[in-house]
Amino acid sequence: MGVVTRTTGQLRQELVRAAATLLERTGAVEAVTLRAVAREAGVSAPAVYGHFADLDALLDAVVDEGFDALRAGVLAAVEPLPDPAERLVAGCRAYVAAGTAAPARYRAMFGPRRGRGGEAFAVLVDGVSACVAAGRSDSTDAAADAALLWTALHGVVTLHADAPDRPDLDRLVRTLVGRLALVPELSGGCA
Amino acid sequence: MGVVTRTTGQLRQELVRAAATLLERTGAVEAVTLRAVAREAGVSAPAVYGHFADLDALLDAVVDEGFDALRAGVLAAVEPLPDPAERLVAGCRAYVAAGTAAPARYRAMFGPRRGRGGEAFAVLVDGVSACVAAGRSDSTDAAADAALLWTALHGVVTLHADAPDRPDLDRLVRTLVGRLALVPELSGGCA
DNA sequence: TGTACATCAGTGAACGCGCGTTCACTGATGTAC
DNA sequence: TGTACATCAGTGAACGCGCGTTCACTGATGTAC
Repeated sequence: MGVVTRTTGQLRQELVRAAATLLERTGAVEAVTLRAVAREAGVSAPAVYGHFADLDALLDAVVDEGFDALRAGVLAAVEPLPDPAERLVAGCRAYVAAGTAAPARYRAMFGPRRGRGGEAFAVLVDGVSACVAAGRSDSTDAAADAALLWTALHGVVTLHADAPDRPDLDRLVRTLVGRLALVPELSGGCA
Repeated sequence: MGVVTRTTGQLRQELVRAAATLLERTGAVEAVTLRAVAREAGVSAPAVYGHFADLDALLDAVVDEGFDALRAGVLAAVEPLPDPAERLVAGCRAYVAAGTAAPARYRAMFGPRRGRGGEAFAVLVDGVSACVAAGRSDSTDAAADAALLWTALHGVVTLHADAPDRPDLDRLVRTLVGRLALVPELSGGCA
């Protein structure tokens, strides 16, 4: 139509949201089409080209927004907590929560089409290091143990996100943090 | 042509192999098309219907073959070893090896389109239980700790399979087994 | 051994469809006088 | 205030393409006599 009033940049944002919706609905980034996104946004297909070079650029925007949401979620969860061990657990839980909230987007973020995964890892290393500095973790290699933990968290999201029998993820994450970041008080026993 | 001699069932097997090849080449099950599989197998598209009801059935066969390979790989790695802790580590390494050998197929096996994932888990529970029985693991809940371990192994495969900087997975797996299945001798220190 | 025939796996042409992308266009908005 | 005009975001028609699936066919293989 061209009859609907829209402030500048509004359609762009709406297209990203539509693409994210479709991504979750189809479950795979490869199944999202430009025409379907336009349809979902209530706009003609060529209208997309006013805001994105092509479908790939639009999907990149979706992925990038995913990283923003992940970062924001973790920071918000960690921010009010003073205790480093609590911060680490809360951050990991937020990571998993962000991932499972949009599993297909998460997969697109960390699948073959890589993104800004390094950010998340750096935050995690800091979290483990803080625990070590406070004498709450027995880790002697914060980076290595953070890598273990990240790997396990990734497993939690990708294995349990679409599972019907979603187990108690908070408990799961707590134990993983305890055993992989070597925080005895969380490990649930360690002889 | 129809001029090439082929023993019964040979094309079927060739189609599954072609589909698996294309699956790894494209990286996602959604990007594999029936026509492309037929092309890869050197056969016309309708020839597929002689062996599979549709593309979905063909892809199911690929996934099923993946589960067979996974099972066989783990059993072969475990079979010659008597020590339960060694068996557990070797089995987990074989699991990761099978996954990273065909990452896209692995993703298809454990993605939204679920398969026979329970098998793998059952084998893992047995492995942990055997360690507990032999006094090699401190686990008080073999099923729960096997779940932790499986989740982490899944993370290893899906996070590191396509990564360019593939770290030392054998070492990684060893540590994960030690810390998650609570096998002290493998944990690399646990205060 | 030679001939007629049934079987059946695979072919090639054709169909309708949704895709990404292009193009000239339209019509609402904001500015200049 | 009213009129003419430039701007520009979005439209609808059209393109060529690869897709899944159907259909009547072909030609090699194996059997019966």
